[in-house]
Amino acid sequence: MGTKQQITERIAGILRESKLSVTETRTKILELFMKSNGALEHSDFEKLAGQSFDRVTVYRTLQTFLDKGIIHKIPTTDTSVRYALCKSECSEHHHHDHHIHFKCEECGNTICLDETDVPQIQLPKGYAAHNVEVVVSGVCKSCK
Amino acid sequence: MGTKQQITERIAGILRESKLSVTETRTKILELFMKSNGALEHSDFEKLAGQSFDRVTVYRTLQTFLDKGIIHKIPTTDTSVRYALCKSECSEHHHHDHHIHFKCEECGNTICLDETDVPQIQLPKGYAAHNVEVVVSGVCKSCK
DNA sequence: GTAAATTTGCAACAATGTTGCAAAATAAAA
DNA sequence: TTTTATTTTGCAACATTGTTGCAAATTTAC
Ligand SMILES: [Mn+2]
Ligand SMILES: [Mn+2]
Ligand SMILES: [Zn+2]
Ligand SMILES: [Zn+2]
Repeated sequence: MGTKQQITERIAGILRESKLSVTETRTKILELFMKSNGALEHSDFEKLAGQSFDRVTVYRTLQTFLDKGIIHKIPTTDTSVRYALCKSECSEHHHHDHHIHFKCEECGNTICLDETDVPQIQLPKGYAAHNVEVVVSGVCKSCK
Repeated sequence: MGTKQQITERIAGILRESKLSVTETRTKILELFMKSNGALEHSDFEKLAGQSFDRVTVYRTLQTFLDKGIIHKIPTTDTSVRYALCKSECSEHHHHDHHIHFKCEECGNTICLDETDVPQIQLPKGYAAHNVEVVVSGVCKSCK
């Protein structure tokens, strides 16, 4: 992990690489992602960071991070959207998160299983696949 | 398909099997599912059926259909939720929709690929899988 | 048919998401 | 460092989406 200072430096580096101004809100939000061991949804930021930043700013920050390939979305069957940090291979123009996601029914946590490859899907004739999203639900290691 | 009359009868049958009153709204909503060749989201009902039923009633009807195993949800990365008819094996207590979903980037349609099995996923040690959701996006047969 | 049970529609509200714009913060230039 | 240009933020105002209670209407059971 590193010291608080080192983390802040690393975050600033990520932002600069994406040609984004290094602001307090962006730094805090990235920090939350790094501290969290799972995906975060919009309401988590208000909870985790208290009322320290504006709702609108959070929306805009998440959208910016998505655009720049810093975070990715994880599909859900409720109306929420979950976000998680991308690996470094993602960029403004291409996401390369070829991993699956796991949602624990006990603790509610959603995590990226970076080591687990997305399976090949044999689609019916006539269909072209661009992207495959896999979300497995069940019981996680910690809750077992 | 059958005549309008036959469809209405079939729908009434589905409702009675689930011990639900046969009402106009429920019948219309099931009709929309049957006519549609893809998944529907909440706003579709208001569009497709005009202003013929109340928003609250639609929410409650969809929730009831979910509870009874008449429809299932399909995960998305936006805040919408899509719904599609279950096959007859689903019941109040168990959904058995072991198929994947396809979302076309051209026409926006989401369909159930009933013939395509959900792949086996090899999870890391310690994780127990209860359910696997697969959503493939790309270009569908019609849009190719 | 009537009575009982269920469903609906409305109002009122809560939660979530979007837009425009002036003030503040950050980055670039001098 | 100071000034200027650019970007970001916070707020207000609004739009959309989802929830709850309850009386009226509909459906089912008798
Ligand atoms: Mn991920
Ligand atoms: Mn389906
Ligand atoms: Zn867990
Ligand atoms: Zn298509």
